[in-house]
Amino acid sequence: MGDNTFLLLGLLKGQKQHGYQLNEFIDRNLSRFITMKKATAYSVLDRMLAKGLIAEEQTQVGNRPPRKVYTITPAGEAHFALLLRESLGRPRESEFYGDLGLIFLNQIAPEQALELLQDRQKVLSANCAALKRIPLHDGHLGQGLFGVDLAVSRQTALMEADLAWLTHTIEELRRKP
Amino acid sequence: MGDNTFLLLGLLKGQKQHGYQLNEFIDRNLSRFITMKKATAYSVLDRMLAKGLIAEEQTQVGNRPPRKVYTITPAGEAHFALLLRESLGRPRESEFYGDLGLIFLNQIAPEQALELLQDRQKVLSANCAALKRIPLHDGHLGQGLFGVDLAVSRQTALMEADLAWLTHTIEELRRKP
DNA sequence: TATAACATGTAACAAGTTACATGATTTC
DNA sequence: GAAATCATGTAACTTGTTACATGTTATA
Repeated sequence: MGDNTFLLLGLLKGQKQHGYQLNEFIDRNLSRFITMKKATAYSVLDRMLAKGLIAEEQTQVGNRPPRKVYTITPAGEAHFALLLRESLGRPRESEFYGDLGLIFLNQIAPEQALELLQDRQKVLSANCAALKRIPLHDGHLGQGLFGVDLAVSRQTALMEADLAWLTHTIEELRRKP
Repeated sequence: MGDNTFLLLGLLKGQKQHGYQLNEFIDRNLSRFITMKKATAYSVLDRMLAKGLIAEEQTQVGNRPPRKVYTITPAGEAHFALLLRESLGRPRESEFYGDLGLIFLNQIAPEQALELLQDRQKVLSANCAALKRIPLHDGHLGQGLFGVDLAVSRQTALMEADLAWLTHTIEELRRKP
């Protein structure tokens, strides 16, 4: 039970919702950050239901496809509280896999390596600029979107550091073979 | 075919090895960064073999358990080169899932949130210090370990930025409710 | 009347983990 | 003779993706 459970639990804690609604919300507000696919959300909801973290209530309007409206249960609340404490209380294990390319940098000709790192630098600085252009949610917290600003500010800080490191490293590599 | 394939391909590019040997090498030199389990390595090797990225050669010493020695094939070399260019040439998609806790920060009492973030700060700065204590491989590049220093320096930079951001954020949160 | 939006799902596949199983050899 | 090391694997499970299938209702 991982990130997706955490996310859905958090959204359902705000208010009961059906699957499509959750997917739409994520799509509209969080798709820049969250990569969960719609089919995944449905199956994660099934599993959460099986584990008693949420409860299901079928509703139908006219002849439309029925909706399954999910409510967080006390067990779900408890689990969410646990996940929240864990998530806030310590940093994530850092992702080294993204650095495999660096680990194998010596397997490629130095000039080509430099070129690639410069490509990376361009993309990274574009991404960084794009992040900074995201408007703040700040005021309207109806859906609990306030925290997104925090996450964006952290990501921005990390990207800037990455860019600075990369720029410095490229210079170093240019200096000595 | 993802990170583990990339890693094993890179190690096999250096020299042919059997599964146990690869696992030992990762355990001794890369376990701080790489989390792949031994059973995973074996099954990834099987898949790589099936895809023709590596070739297998059985050897046996006395009555010992037989070894399967793997060699990278031309197809494997090509695939490795591709992965390397992709990995170096652009930044990884950033990991927002680690920020889910922040996104839901408003779901917890402010004082408790602050306490948790301070715990996180402690762990993070300890991790950061630990990273800096890792000795450089620098000289002996027999196994292609040179790049590890690069990866460590990047991780250090990122962690420091994370710590700085966290420290700043805690201050901000303390100031205004 | 076409198509976008609504609403849910299944089947097949891919990747990884955990726990267990096997048996030889070296070292204490 | 016990324990560590050598060397490989399997079975069951978890999580997630892709591609496909189904049918309704509002809108242009």
